[in-house]
Amino acid sequence: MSAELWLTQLHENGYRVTAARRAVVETVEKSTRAVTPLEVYDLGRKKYRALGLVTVYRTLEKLEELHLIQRVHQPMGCQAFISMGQGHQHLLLCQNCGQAAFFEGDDLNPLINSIARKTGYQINEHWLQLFGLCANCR
Amino acid sequence: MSAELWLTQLHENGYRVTAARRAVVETVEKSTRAVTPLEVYDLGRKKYRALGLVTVYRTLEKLEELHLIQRVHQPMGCQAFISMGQGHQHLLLCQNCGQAAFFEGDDLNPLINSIARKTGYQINEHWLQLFGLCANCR
DNA sequence: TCGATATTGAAAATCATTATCATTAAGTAT
DNA sequence: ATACTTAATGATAATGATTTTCAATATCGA
Ligand SMILES: [Mn+2]
Ligand SMILES: [Mn+2]
Ligand SMILES: [Zn+2]
Ligand SMILES: [Zn+2]
Repeated sequence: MSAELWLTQLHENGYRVTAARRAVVETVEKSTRAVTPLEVYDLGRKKYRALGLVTVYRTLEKLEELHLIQRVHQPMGCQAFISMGQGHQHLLLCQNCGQAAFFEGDDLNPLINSIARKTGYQINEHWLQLFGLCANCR
Repeated sequence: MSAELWLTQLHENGYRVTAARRAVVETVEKSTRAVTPLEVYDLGRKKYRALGLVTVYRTLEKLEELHLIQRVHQPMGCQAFISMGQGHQHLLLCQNCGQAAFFEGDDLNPLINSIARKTGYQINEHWLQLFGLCANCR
C-alpha cells in the first residue's frame, strides 16, 4: 500500500519509477523483518524476473538516502534494511526469526543529561535496539 | 597495564602467548577509541615489525570470543573493536575523533517491561549507544 | 632440552560490493 | 501519440576486505 508512497517519493526527488524499483520497493516495504540485498534480489525476482542484484544495491542506497529505509545492525551482520518507522522509534528484533517490532516512548533525556554532565560530551544522537524472542518463537 | 591480564586470559584458555599477540593486545588494550584490523596492524607493527594482518584478524577474533573486546557499530562501518567495559556499560562515541567513553547507570527495565507487555516479546538483550562530540571536539 | 603442535605470515582463494559500459526505457517536450 | 534526452538497467569486470591454505617457526609442557 505505502509502496506507492515510496515510489512517489522517488519520483518527486527526480528519480524514475521503473519495474526494477517497483519490485525492490514492494519487497522491502512489505517485509516485517530486516532483509539483505541478496534476499531482496531473490524475493524481488518473483515480481520482476529480470531484476539485477546491482540494481537492488543501487535502489536500497536511494531508499536509505530518502530515509524510507534504515540499516539494521545485528550480531550476525549489519547489511540488512527495514522500512523506517514513523517518528522517533526503535527496533525490537526476534533473535530466532528476525521478526521486527517498532516501539517508542523511550525517555533517555535524564540519562543523557547526566552522562553529558559527567563526561563533558555534547550528546547528539542515540542508538537503542532490543533483542528477544517474539510471541511465536518464545 | 591490563594487557598482561589479557595475555593471562589467553594463556589460561589454552592459547599461546606470542610476540604477535602481545603487539595486538597492547595496541587494542591501550586504545581509547575503536580500532579497525588495519589500524591494529599498522600500530602493532611498530611494536613487532613482522606482524601479519592475518594474525591481527585471528587475534581479534579470539579476544572477542573471550569477551575482552567488543565490536563497535557506527554509521561509517562496523568493523572496529574496543576493549570491553567493566560490568554493564555502554559506549559514548565522539562523532569527530572517535574518542570513546563508557557509561553505566541506564535503567531500561521500566521501558523493557512495558514493551514486553505490549508486544508479547521476551526481551533478552539491549544495545544502547550514544553519539556526540567530546570535550575537545565540541 | 626436546618434541608435539599451536601459531605465524605469505600467497592464493573467496565473497560481497562497486565500477564500467553498451543497451533499454522513463518521462518530458513536441 | 511520437520523438528525444538521458537516467536506469543488467551483464561483466574490477575491487577490496576477509578467509583459507600451507610450509616454516616458535611456544611451552614434559
Ligand atoms: Mn530514542
Ligand atoms: Mn544497559
Ligand atoms: Zn521470532
Ligand atoms: Zn572528539
